[in-house]
Amino acid sequence: MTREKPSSPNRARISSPDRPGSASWWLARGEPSTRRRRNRMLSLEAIADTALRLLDEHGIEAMTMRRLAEDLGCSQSSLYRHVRSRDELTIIVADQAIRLGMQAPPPGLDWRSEAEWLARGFRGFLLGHPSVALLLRGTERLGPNSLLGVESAVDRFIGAGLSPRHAAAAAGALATLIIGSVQFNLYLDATDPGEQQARQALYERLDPRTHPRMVRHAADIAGVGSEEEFEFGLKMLLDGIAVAVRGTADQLDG
Amino acid sequence: MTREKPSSPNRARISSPDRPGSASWWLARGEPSTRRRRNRMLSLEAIADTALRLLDEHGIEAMTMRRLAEDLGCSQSSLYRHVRSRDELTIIVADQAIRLGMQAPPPGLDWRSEAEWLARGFRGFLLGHPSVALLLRGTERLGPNSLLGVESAVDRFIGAGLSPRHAAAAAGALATLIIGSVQFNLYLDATDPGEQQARQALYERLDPRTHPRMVRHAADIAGVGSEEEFEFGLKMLLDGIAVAVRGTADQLDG
DNA sequence: ACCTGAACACCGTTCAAGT
DNA sequence: ACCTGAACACCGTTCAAGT
Repeated sequence: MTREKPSSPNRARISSPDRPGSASWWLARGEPSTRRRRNRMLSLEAIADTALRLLDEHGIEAMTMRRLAEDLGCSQSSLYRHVRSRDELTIIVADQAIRLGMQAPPPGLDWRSEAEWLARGFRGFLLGHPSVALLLRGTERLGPNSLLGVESAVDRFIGAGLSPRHAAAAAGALATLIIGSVQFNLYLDATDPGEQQARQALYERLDPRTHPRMVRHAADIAGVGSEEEFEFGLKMLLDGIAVAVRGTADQLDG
Repeated sequence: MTREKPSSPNRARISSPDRPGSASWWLARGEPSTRRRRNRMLSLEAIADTALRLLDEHGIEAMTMRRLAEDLGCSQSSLYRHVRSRDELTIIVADQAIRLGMQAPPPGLDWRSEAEWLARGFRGFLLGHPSVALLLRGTERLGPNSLLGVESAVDRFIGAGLSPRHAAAAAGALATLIIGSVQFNLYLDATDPGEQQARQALYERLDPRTHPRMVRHAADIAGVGSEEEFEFGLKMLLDGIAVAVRGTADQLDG
């Protein structure tokens, strides 16, 4: 039995000191000298790059240790000299992907326009790389590339007038909305007209006594795709942050 | 090769008419007569119940067709008389779980208090059942129990003054925040003091030239746990919706 | 010292062969 | 007609045995 012990219920909540993705794990990874091996050619970077390519070209199902070894021309066991497990690799690949998805916004934008620009940009990247979106599970939040994003978001929100704690919370909530919005709509893109029609039919066939709104507004509600849902959520969230920003300003003025 | 074809890139975006979780799939499932078989004792309900129990007691890794068959006292192949694939079963179990996680709010609350009550209640349920949280991938959004939740949320938001489209978008954004907040923090609960300390150390060791905010506010930012992040995000989102509600009211007044 | 073939203990899914 | 044992084609991970 080398897989995860099925006898530990709710293990997701149990924190072991060096669980991949934890702060101590990222801390330990910090020193490249301890993990870089003077190898012939196989490197963690090469593994991560190949994994990302496999992921993009053939979907998340193709990112297996076997295919990875095959594409890299090494044995499966060799991979374990660079990563402790597939889970670890997943986190490293996710962090890499975040670097690719984050583009610097044009200069001169106010905090709100910049947040919108970054949010739409990252969402667009994930839509173009759906398998990457499936990889993001929160374990990459403390990775170097995520932290670059947090730094910039926190800086902007503090600049707008929020406290450091609120700025961090706002950055987290925004990231949750962006990534969640893509993930929870991956298999349900209502921009497909056939799917949208089927969705409307599904709503219309509901019991009008238990679902009066869905039945009456079936066409309206079926017409709300992931794009509209995301844009509305983004507007609501940023409107709320704007309220908080003004509240801070009022407090300072008062 | 009976698994998913690795040769179809980005297949998550390709919609086939009867992909599990799609509107047409849920539509087809609507008629119980076509799927209920006069079986000796094995039923879809029994399978889903057992799956949910396995999930809760032994984690998501334990929800395999083999263990399911073992616990139900049948062969693996028998399971395929009730579900077409493990994917299908996952969606059905997710829909079941949503029913369990949704509790009716106390009567007499205004739209905002009710939204907060429901959001905190569902988040609390997911925190108590982390493996269930991992199951939610959006494919269950069109299931009967999700639709009950959408009906009630849309009804309240329309009652507050939003258009049906906006109400549907608001419900979706809210669900995204709740589920995403739990999922993206499952492995990173900052309420563990050791983890929080390690997080602060991680921030303090960043390069102050590239991460001035993270270094300066390390303690503050490390102190923001998933609870605070969720509560702030919820407040921002509902503040934003409140702005939209007032905007609608102003329009009607003007 | 470094690498890996082969094995171990699992998967989801199918179907020929049973009753 | 209904059910299933056994097989197929995969997994991630380990380690004794090679060089």
